[in-house]
Amino acid sequence: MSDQKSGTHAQRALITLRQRILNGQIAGGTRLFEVALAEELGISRTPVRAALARLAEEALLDRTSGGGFAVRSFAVRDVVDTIELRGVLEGTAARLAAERGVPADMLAQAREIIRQIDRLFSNETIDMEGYSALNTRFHAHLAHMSQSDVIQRQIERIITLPFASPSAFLDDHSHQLALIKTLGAAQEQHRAMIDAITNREGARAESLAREHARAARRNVEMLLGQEAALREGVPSLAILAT
Amino acid sequence: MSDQKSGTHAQRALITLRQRILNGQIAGGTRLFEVALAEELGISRTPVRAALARLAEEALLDRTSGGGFAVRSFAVRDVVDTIELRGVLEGTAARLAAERGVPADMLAQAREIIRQIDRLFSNETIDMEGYSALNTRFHAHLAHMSQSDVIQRQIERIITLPFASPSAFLDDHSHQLALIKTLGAAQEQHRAMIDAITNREGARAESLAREHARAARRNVEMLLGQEAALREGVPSLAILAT
DNA sequence: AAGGTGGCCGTTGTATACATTTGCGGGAAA
DNA sequence: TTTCCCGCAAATGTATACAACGGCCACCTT
Repeated sequence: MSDQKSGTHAQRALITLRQRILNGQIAGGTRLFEVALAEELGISRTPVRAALARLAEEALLDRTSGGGFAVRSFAVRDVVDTIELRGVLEGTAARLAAERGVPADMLAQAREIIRQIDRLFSNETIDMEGYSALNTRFHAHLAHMSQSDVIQRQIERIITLPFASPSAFLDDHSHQLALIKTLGAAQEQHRAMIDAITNREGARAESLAREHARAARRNVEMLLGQEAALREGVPSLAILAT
Repeated sequence: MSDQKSGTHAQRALITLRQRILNGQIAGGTRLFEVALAEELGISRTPVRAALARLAEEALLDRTSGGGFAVRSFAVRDVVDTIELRGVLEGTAARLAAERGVPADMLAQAREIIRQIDRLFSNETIDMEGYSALNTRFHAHLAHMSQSDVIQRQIERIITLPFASPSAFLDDHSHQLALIKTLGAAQEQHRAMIDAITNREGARAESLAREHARAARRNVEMLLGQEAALREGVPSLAILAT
C-alpha cells in the first residue's frame, strides 16, 4: 500500500512517514527509532535518517536531547495559533504589497483568479476541488505580491501543515453544506484585498487578510463542536492530539 | 583554529560551517559539496551530511534541485524584511499576551528585567554586554508571555539569524556612540509594551513591538550608509551579499 | 534496606565501499 | 555550424559494519 515507486528510498520514506504523522497514525510525542523504521520499511538506516531530518525541517518532528526524533504533538490551541499565524503572515504580505506597490500585470493576474472563481459560482453546483485549487493559487499569488522573499518563504513553510493551508477543510467532505455558504463572503474578501492593495491602503489590506484567515478558525471550532464521529471525515484534523 | 573539541563530528562541522556562512567567508549561492567538505574537515561524508541538513533547517542553506545544498544569499532587502518579520511576530506575541491575559508573576518577571536595565542606566558608562543580555532576555520573555508555543517557536527560529536578533548590532563595536543614545527610547518602549499588555490593550502592544523593531532597521540603514571600511567591525552584517 | 557500581543492550555516530543518477562535454551526423 | 547522443566523471544515494555513548537493571556491598 505504501510502495509508491517514485524516486529514492529517502523520498518514499519521507512521504510514508509524513502521511502517517498527518493521519494521526503515530501519536504525538512518540519517539521514532531509525532501526525500527528501517526494518519496517525494508531499507537501511541511511535514507531513514535523511527522511527524519526533512520531517524535522517541516516541523513535524522535534529533535530530542539525546539526538533522536519525536513526533510533534498538536493540541487544538496549536492548530488555532497556527491559523492565526497564517493570518498574520498573509496580512503582512498584503500590507507590504500595498505599501510597496504591485506592478499592473501582477494585479491583473490576481483579478483573473478572482474572475475564475466568480465563473465557478455561476454554475448551479459548486466544484469544490476547482474552488480549492483556485483559492490556493490566489493565496500563493498574494504571498508573491509582497515582493518579499522572506515573507513568501515563511508562508510557504507554514502552509505545508494541512490544517494551516488556505484551502484546509475545503477538500474534507463531511461538512461541505455549511462551508459552501461561506464561500461567497470569502470571495468578497479576496476582492476587497486586491482593491486595498491597488489603492495602496496597507492597513486595510492587512486587516482584511487577517479576518479572512479567521474563517478557517471558525471552521475548526465548528468541527470540534461536533460529535467525534462526524470528525472522521476531516483528514486535516487527524493529527490532533486526543 | 576550528578544532573545538565539543561533542560529535557532526556538531563540530555544524558550528564551523555556520560560522563560515555567517562570516561571509562562503559567498551566497555557493554550492557545498559533501566530499570536498569532508576532506577539508578531515571527517567522512556522513557527519557532513548531518551538518548540512541542520543548516538547511536553520535556513542558512537552500536545497538545490539535484539533491545538494547551496549557501543562501542575503541581500539588503532580505535583512530589512527579516527585521520587519521579527517586528510582526513580536507584535503578535505582544497582542496575544494582551488579549489572553498574562499571569501576575509573569508580568512581574518582565518588570524585573526592565528594572535591571534601569539599574544599568544609572551607571556612568553603559555596560553594553550587560544591556545586550538583558535585552535578549526581555524579548525572549515577551515571546513566552504570548502563551503560544507556535509563535514562540517562530520567533526563536528567526532570531537565530544574527542580524534578526533583538540584540543585533549591540555587540558590534564600530558605532556604539550613535547606538547608546537610542537605548533610552528603546527602554521606554519596553515599559510601554508591558503597560499595554497589563491593560489588555492588544492593538497598542502590537504596534509598540513593531515600532520597537524598526530601531534595528534604522541601524542597518545607518550602517549601510557608511563607508565600507566602517562596516568591517559589524559581524552581524558580514553575511550580506556584496 | 538503600545506595552505589558494574556491565549489558539499545540507540545514535561514523567510516567506507558500492550503486545510482545527473550534468556536461565531445564527437559524429545532418 | 548546429544538434543530438553517447559516455565519462563527479556528485549524491544506499547499505553495512563497527564505534561510542547512555540508560537501565541487576547485583553486590555496606
